[in-house]
Amino acid sequence: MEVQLQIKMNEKLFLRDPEQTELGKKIIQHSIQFIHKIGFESFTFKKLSEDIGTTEAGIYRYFENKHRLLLYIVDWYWSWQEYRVAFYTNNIKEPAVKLKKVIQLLASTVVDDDKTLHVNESMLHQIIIAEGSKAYLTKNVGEDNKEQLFKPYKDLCAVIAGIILECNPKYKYPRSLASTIIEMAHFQNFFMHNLPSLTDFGKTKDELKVVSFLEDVVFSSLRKK
Amino acid sequence: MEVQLQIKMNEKLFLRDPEQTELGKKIIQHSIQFIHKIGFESFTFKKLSEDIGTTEAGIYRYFENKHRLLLYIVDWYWSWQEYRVAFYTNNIKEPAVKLKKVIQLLASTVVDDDKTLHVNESMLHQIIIAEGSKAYLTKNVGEDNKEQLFKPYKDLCAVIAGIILECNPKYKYPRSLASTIIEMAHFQNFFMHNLPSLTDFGKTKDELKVVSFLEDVVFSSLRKK
DNA sequence: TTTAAATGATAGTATTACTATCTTATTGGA
DNA sequence: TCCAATAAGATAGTAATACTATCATTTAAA
Repeated sequence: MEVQLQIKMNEKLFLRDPEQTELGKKIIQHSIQFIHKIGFESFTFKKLSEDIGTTEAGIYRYFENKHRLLLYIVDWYWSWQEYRVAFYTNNIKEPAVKLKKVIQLLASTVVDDDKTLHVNESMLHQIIIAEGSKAYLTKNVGEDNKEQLFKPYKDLCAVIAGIILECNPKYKYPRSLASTIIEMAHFQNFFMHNLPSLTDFGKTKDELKVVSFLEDVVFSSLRKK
Repeated sequence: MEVQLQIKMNEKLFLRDPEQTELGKKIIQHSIQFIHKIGFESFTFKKLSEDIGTTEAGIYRYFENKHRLLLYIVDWYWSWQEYRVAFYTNNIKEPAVKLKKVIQLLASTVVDDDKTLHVNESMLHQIIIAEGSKAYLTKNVGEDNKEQLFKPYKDLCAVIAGIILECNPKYKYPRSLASTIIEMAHFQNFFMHNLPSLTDFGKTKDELKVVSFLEDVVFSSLRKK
């Protein structure tokens, strides 16, 4: 069986839908590689166009500016993670087991599953760790939020908050705990690799320890008192 | 009694010490106001120089580029927070009470205490919430870290990890929990104001609830099992 | 087969992120 | 007090960035 995953993106993210054309797909593919390589600050449409073999104007026909392109990539990532959460927690009865699965999905390195051929999921995961927060840490959050540009993140957060409440219906902070899991799954990974003394995993650099830490925090909080 | 707080900054942060001159102090003061107003992305040395009434070249004599200036401001903030932690937890015997104080210091809005006249601490607090992570979320983290540019953050994290261990010497993740407290004290505040559905405090926008959430997470984790 | 849509090629502009140089204040020490 | 640093001001210049505009050419749908 050959399944192809298609994620429907918010149309406000782009000027021309990159999924619909070869050039569009190339833009996404090469952006991910290029941002991963040089970082979002150094990344420009000029450099990207040279990398792809098109022109700057060509890229501008798809995306207003590089921040919108980042938002596109980030949104794609969170939609994809929500899909993964739905897929891998499906049919699990025990909410605590579901929640463990969620933590594992968010905090461990992704193995590229080839369901979406033009996206390298593992590289994408690393980009989101390092650049993801820049999507919302801007003076434009309010406006962007009105255009629903953070919906995939918020949806994922809501799904996780739901599982948290299944574990303990009386827990008072399901959404904040959910966003804490999401953010820390990424930040602890970033710290572990780049500022190791901010974590307890600097020696081994073992992602499974981030998972253990998060499980410990989460299930201590959810234990009925 | 009049006390003036002076923080010794890493000399690699600047080309000329801004604490030593009027212009230098103006640069810091106006940077904080200006970044707060227009955001770090739109902030340029040109605009800053016009705001101050000096020239672009004048700013470049103090700071290599705007990222170094951000690092200067961020480092100052974390050093100042470490000082506050030391000051306000001094003489507290009970480690749990100390830790509560720490959470409160990090997660509540700062009241400008006028100990440092050229820094508006409340505005600074808000800048660090929105822009602080950008100090390390760069391709240059490794290099910057070698130059000790994240020392104040790491020192504060170590202090908090120490208090965590006082609360429960067997706790396995003191550093990760400390960096989680620090990051979430800021992120939950940012989310509450800008992406409220990622938190449980969107309705009231009450910072004390962030404090309660963090206390709940932290003390659940530290309870001996 | 025609025609609209997408792409390529090229040019141009305002702003950013610097570096360089020269002159004028200021200040602190012999 | 005067000399010599040192800091600041004024101005100029450059390469890169972040776009917008135009026109020709290719491609694909009706």
